Amino acid sequence: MKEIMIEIDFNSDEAIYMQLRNQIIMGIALSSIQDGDTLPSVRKLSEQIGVNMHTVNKAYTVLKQEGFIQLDRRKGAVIAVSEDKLHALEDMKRQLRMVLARGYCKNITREEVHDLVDEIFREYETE
Amino acid sequence: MKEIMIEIDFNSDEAIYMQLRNQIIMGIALSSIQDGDTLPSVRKLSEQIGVNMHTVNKAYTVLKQEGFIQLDRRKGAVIAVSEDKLHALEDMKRQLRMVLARGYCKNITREEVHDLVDEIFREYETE
DNA sequence: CATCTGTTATACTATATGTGTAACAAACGA
DNA sequence: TCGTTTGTTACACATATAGTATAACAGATG
Repeated sequence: MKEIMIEIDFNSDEAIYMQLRNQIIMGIALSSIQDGDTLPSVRKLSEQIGVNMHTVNKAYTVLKQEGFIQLDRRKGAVIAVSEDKLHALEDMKRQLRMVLARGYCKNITREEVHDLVDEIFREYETE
Repeated sequence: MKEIMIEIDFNSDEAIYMQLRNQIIMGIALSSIQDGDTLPSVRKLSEQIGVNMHTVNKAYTVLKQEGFIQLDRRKGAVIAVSEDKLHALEDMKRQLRMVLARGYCKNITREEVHDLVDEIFREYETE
């Protein structure tokens, strides 16, 4: 049972179940959680971070719907990243289009974006 | 008075004022709206797209806060992109970190991200 | 002076978010 | 077999956000 580091900011404007979803995805990317690992049960995790059971359940449901985990009554929540790469690429392009538009208005160059991408990929790859 | 193309999806899970904000930013990036241009008044635009005045006002207020427009009682809403590039870079990195994490889990490579970035930049530059 | 601007205020509805409690069937462990 | 844990579902309730509706105000415009 790996201890999962979750930090909830209760003053954030971002919904708690969304913070949960994002931090778990970030955990997978940073390899602190790996394929086949199990997440804590909804009741355990809810107790650990001090929120309601339903809030954690909502995060898990979203993660399942987005293809990052599988829910099993026997084993609990298991990391299982589905490889629908085409869909993932479309998703990313849609999100990138908005992020880059904001930056382009502020005169951020193509090269600067590439540098940022490289920096972030190094965070995920060096482990 | 330039006609601004705004398409609101009332079935979207994204808030109307956020769709408005995003499409206006996209309009600036695609050069269909330029620095110094004026946006329609909150009442005009609200009537044009069939939403309440306050909803448009909220979008304009966010755009002002984020440094894309200035609000003037005389001239209305004027496109005026502030050049706080450092802040914009930090913002972009924070957003990219999440977008790329999702992609990295789905085995999207660094090179594929670079290609997407180039594609999108071409959309903004070729005009 | 009539009109348009952003701005502010109040009131109302609907939806989203989060909590609390409870129950269920399937599976597990002893 | 029996108690426990699992995800899952169902209500009920509180709060915050989003959106609408109507109204009024001061500053600027023509």
